[in-house]
Amino acid sequence: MGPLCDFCGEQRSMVYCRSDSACLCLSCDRNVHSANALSKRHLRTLLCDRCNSQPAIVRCIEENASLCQNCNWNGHNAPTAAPTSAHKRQTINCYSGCPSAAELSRIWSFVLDFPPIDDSSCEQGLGLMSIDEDNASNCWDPPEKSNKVNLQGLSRLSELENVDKVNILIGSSSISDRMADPKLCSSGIKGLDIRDGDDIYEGFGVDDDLNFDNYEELFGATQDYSEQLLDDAGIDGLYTMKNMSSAADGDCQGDSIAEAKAKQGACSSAMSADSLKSNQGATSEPSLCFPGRQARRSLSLSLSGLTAESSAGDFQEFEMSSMPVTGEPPPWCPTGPESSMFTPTDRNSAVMRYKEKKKMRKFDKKIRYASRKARADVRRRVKGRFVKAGEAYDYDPLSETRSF
DNA sequence: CGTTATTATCGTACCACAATAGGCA
DNA sequence: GATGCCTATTGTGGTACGATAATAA
Repeated sequence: MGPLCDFCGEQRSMVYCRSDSACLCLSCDRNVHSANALSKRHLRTLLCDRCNSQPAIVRCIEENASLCQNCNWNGHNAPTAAPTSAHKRQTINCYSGCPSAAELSRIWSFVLDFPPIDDSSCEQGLGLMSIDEDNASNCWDPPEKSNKVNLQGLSRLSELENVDKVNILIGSSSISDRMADPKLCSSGIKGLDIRDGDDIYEGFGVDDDLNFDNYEELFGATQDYSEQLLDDAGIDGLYTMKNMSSAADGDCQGDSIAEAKAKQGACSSAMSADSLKSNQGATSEPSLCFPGRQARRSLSLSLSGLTAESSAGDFQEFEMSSMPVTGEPPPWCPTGPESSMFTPTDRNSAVMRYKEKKKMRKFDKKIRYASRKARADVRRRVKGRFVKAGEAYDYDPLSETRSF
């Protein structure tokens, strides 16, 4: 039957909501995400058929399975997966709003058995590709729209081999206009609400055939900020990051504040390479054109965002993968028979895998109890604070508009 | 170049209450 | 050991506000 829905615990979960970090059945997905305007904006996608815990990003045609980044890598890109590396794969689209079963069937045509969903609870239909600053990665438009992809997904494109050519989809104004406008620029692509069905391909100033070969022309930047920032910081920064992790773990708690700041400054660039949008909490905004201070601000990632979960495992992997980049092991790396066990091929694959994982890594807030989140989402507030039921309030989460 | 003022950003306290954990009979 | 009841604790999100950093004058 597969994994059960995190919400009802009865039905088989089919979709994954990144915002809620929850696996949901279609019925609960609809109920939960029709609760208010905010939850309607949550981007969801299919659940990985292999690990049943991560959002799927590609559909392997040969295997008839939806796969997350890791499973896709393990199944197709890993050195041991040579026979399957040529498998034809199709990107999987995200959706927001409250799509009907028919609409889901349309965007995920490869999934044949969508159960009927009760449409009564939600009037808003499918809202494809509404750009969400927290969950915009992995989001593609339907195949019939030439695999349009939002900008925040750009850095991940290079990871997807055998995926159809992907085009850039920008909002209702041309890119040059947006880049020229500091206000629009500073706010990145926030506010570009692109809906399926909108006549968004006309008047963009962006040709349908625009592909990633033209990316640098358009933005004056490389496609992969991770790579760039990694290069800018240099591997020294990475080493410092490793050291910082140790300090953060309490081994160097006697460090002065100045030292800590210096370390943080050194490591922030590397750390933030894949977390440009996630380090600023609710006010974070994707910055496509980092103007001066904004760029540096984006680089400063609070170490508090490094959870034990993300740091321990990742750094282990990083420790191994950093060696081939530098050519010599870092001072903290054990120098013995173990450290010379890796062949260049192994090392390169480890580096690749680390980079893939690093790109995927998110520092989002982890929701431990989806039910509590659902309750908090509909709880009434006064100036952000919860108020007793029955008291006057200034914000009704169930209302489309706020009254201040 | 140093100082001051302004602006931007970050981190966190606050709130109510359902969910959860733990203890006890 | 299983069950039910009671109490204490936890976790959830939007906003305000102080602290800090960056920039401008």
